[in-house]
Amino acid sequence: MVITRFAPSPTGELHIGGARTALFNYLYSKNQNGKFLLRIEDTDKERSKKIYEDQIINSLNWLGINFDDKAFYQSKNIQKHIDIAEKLYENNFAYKCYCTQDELDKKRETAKSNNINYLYDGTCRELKENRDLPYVIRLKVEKNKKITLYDGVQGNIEIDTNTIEDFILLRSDNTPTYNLSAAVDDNLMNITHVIRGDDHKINALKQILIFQYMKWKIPKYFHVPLIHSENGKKLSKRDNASTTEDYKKIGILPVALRNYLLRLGWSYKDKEIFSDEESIKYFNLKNIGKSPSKLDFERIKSLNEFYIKNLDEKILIENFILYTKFYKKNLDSNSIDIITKNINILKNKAKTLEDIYVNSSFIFDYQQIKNAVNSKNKTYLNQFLEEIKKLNSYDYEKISNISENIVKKNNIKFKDLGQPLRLILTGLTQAPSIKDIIKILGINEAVNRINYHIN
RNA sequence: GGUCCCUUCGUCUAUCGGUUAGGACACAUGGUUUUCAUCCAUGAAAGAGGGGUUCGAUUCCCCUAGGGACCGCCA
Repeated sequence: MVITRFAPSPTGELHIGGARTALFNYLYSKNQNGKFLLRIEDTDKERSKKIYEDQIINSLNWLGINFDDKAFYQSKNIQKHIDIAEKLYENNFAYKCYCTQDELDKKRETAKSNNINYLYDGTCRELKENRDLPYVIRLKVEKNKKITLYDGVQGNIEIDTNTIEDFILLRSDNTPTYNLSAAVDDNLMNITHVIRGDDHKINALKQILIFQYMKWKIPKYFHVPLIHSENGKKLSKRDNASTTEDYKKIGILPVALRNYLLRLGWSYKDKEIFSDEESIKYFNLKNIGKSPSKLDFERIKSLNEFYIKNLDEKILIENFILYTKFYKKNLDSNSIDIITKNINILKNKAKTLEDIYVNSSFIFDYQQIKNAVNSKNKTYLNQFLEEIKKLNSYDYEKISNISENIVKKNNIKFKDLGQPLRLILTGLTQAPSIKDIIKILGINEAVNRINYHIN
C-alpha cells in the first residue's frame, strides 16, 4: 500500500509551498487508495511552538487536505531515533566526535575566508579511544563512492560521497538531528513515497545512507522544485503571500487555492479547473514539472473569481459568513438574511470574499453622504421617489420603466438620475444596478434613504 | 567557492523528432451592459545563445550564459 506523509516543522504558519507539498502527498495517496500521514517534526524545542502545530493542522483542514490516522509527533519518538544512532555506532557505521562547536566554527570561517568549500574534516573519525568529554555521534560516510538518488521528478542524481560530510546523528545533548529522525520515522511509518521540496535533495542522500546501513527498504523520492515569489526570489514571510493564512484573510476560497496549487508545477493536459474528485482521479507523479514556478497572484484571484461564481451558493455563503466572522465582523442575522437572498447579485462583482463584503456593506454599514445632491437632482429624485412609493413590494421589475420615464420627461441622461441615486442609496459610487439595490434594500428602506437626502 | 538541479508567450503550462508551437491568467481592441464589473469576440505575445546527431530538432547530446537549491550540534 502506498503511504505518503507531510512532515512540517511547527516553527511557523503553514507555508504556501508546504501546502502544495501536502496537497501532492494527499492526492497521490488517495489516487493510489493509500494513506496520507501527518508528521509534526517538533524536535527543535527552541523553535517549535504548539500554536503553529494547531495552525498547520487548521490550515490543512481548511484546504480540505485530510490526513489519515492521528497526527504523529516526532518528539514522542526520540528514544527510537537514539537507539538507531547507537546501533549504527555499535556496528561501526558511526563514531564519536569530540570537536567543539568553537573549533568547528573556526574551521568553517577559515574555509569561507579562503573561498574554499567547507566539509567536516573527519578529525575524530579514526579515534580509537573514548574520551571523557562531550561528544556528538557522526555517521561514517564511505569515501570515494558514487551514490545515486533515484528521484521520480528529477531523474537519477549521482553524487560523489566525498562531497557529503560525516553529518551529525546525535547532538552532544544526546538528542537526534533531523536526518536521523526523518530516516527512522519514515522507516517506522512505512512511508513508501516521499514527496517534498527540492531543498531536501541532499538530505535524501544522507537519509539513504542511513537506510542502507540499517538494511531498510528505501522509499521512493520525489523532489518538487520550489515555489518562487513573483520577483523570482525565494518566497519569504515578508512577501505577504507566503502562508495559507495570507490568502485566507483576503477572502480566497480554499477550493480556489487548492486548484491553484495543484496546477503550480503540475499539469494534466489543458485542464485548468479540477473538482476534488477530478484532482484525485487525475493526479500522478510523472506530470510534476522540473523547473521552479513563480507565484502569480492574478491567477489565484481569477481562479477565486471563478469559484465564487460557480460554487454552490449555499457553500459560498457558509464560507462568506465564516470569513466575516474571522476577519471582519459578526454580521447580524438580518443582514446575513439579505445577503443570502441576494448573493446571486452581490457575488457577480467579486473576486474575493472581501469583495463580497465590501459590495454588501451598504446593507449593514450604510453611510449617509452629506450634501450628496444638488437642487436640480432633487427634482428628479423626488419624481423617482413618488413613483416607487406607489410600487407594491416585489414589483421591482417596474423600476427600470420608472427611471426611463423620468429621463425622457426631463430630457436628461440616465447618468443625471442614476449617479446621485446610487450614491444616496448606498453611499458608494460603485454598486449594483438601481433596480438591484432597491430590490436588495426593499422599498421602505430605499424610500427612507432617499427621503433623508432630499429633505 | 564546492555539489546538484532547472531554462517554451510577462506568468502557469501543453508538446511522447515532422504542429500555422496549443490552452489558461494577465494585457490590448471591439461588442453587450442604466455606474463599475460580468459576459462575448478578436488580437498581440515564446522554444536563452552556440555547436553537434538527424532527411528533419522546442524535443536527443555537448558547451556557454542565466536562474535556483544545498553546503548548521535548524528542519
